Amino acid sequence: MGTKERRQRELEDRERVFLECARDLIRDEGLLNLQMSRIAEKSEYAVGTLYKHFASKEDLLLALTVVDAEQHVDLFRRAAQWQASTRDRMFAISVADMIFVRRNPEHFRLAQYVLTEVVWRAASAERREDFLACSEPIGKVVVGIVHDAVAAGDLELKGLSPEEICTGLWTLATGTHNLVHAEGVLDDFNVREPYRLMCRHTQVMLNGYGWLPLIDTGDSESLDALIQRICKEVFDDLCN
Amino acid sequence: MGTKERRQRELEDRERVFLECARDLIRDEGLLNLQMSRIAEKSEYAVGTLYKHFASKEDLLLALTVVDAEQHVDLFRRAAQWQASTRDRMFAISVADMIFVRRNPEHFRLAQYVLTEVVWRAASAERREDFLACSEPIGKVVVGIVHDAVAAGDLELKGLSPEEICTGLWTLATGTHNLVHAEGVLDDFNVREPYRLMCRHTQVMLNGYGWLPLIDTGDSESLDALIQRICKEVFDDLCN
DNA sequence: ACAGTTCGTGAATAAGATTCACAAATAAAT
DNA sequence: ATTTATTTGTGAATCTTATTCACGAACTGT
Repeated sequence: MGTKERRQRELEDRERVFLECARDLIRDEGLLNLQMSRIAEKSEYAVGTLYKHFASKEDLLLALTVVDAEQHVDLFRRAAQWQASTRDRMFAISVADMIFVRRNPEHFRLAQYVLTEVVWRAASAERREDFLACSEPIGKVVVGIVHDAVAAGDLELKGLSPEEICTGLWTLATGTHNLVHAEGVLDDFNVREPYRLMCRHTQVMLNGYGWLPLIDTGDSESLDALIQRICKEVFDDLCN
Repeated sequence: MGTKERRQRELEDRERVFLECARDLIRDEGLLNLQMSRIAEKSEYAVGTLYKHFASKEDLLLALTVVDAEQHVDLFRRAAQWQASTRDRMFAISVADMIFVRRNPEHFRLAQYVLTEVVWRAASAERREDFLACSEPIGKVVVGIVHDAVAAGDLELKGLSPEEICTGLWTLATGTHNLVHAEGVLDDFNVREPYRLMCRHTQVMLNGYGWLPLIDTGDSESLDALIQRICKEVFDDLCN
């Protein structure tokens, strides 16, 4: 009797509907104006039903973030599995991030809010674990590349752990996402293409680590060529 | 007739009282549980009076951030004015950040929340300008060091603007603050002293830029010695 | 002492998130 | 097929807080 399974499936479908409606509302009216009652209205369910799925508004927002994170992990996996030098594979992670942002321009705005203490604490413990669990592979994948690099002799750890090396690149990315969403800040600084700049900084950092083969960080044509190549070879279906 | 001036002063004093009470409440009960009525109660004024000073709760939080930011700028200025090589001065900025965090452990948790679209938009336009105005010198000071470095022949821009170079170091700092406040993330990564790690990454990045004199990023004793020296020579009154 | 003005107050209002008693739908038992 | 039990969905009512604003108190200048 598959009736239980069907119920389960219907439940998941409905959850997806709720999340999509929420996403649409955020896109159209802003995170600031998101109301639980409007989500219920738009999805044609009662408010109570919405609360059967999400412990609180914040819980729903975190759930939304989890959906994105799954896609994010997927892009990182592809970058890591690319057949190329360890340095290029690590760089491909930055490109993956850039592509992810292009496809989910609102993600980090949401994530920034959701990872705030206030919101994070207001989500359910279960959902928080979901998030951590689905983000974990991101770290794993990137640390894996560092290990490969050490094994291949492309990189010396110099007293740092692979995780610590990753942290440097990670903060570069996180920081960029932050600044991009901080009103007016980057404009004042005349930064036109923040993610391209992030890529350049990633290369600077990789050089700083002594990650072989070293490149000329001033050669922006090669940089663009490499980005293009990664788009073609790794993310062909995702680049226009 | 200094009566107008006295009023003005009393007003400012009261504002300071409100902000201090708010800070205490946040420290003791968490940002999540901060209530305007509690701030009024604690400061022994009426809620209405509180609203004479702050357009909204978010506005008050931003005001709190502004107070911190003033201190932050001050530390950066001291780092920039230090009589040392351009590279060491730039590195001293990271140390300034580290010291700032030690003295204001809650600042970036608050800032992270406040700079969120939702909260930022809910603060008054005036306060937002205050914030931008008082943060501006931070950028100025750091860009100044880059200019000095170029003038001194310690650094080649290689097609980047001084602002863009600063952005790299800035994202490193911002990203670090973020990760520090993201629950559980750094623990899983086994990062014990995130700000010391940030310093190491700053040095890696400076090497990556080719900022002279290059150093051996693996030599953590020299790193600690330099940090100590900066504490002594620049921030003597602030380091225990 | 008096009229005019500014300031502080906190009860009243408003906006929304969240709950929960009940109704409808479904499943199980006879 | 009918009855009983269980699960699910509902939305009006509740609760929590931020925010307002009509009023009286305090102050200013005459």
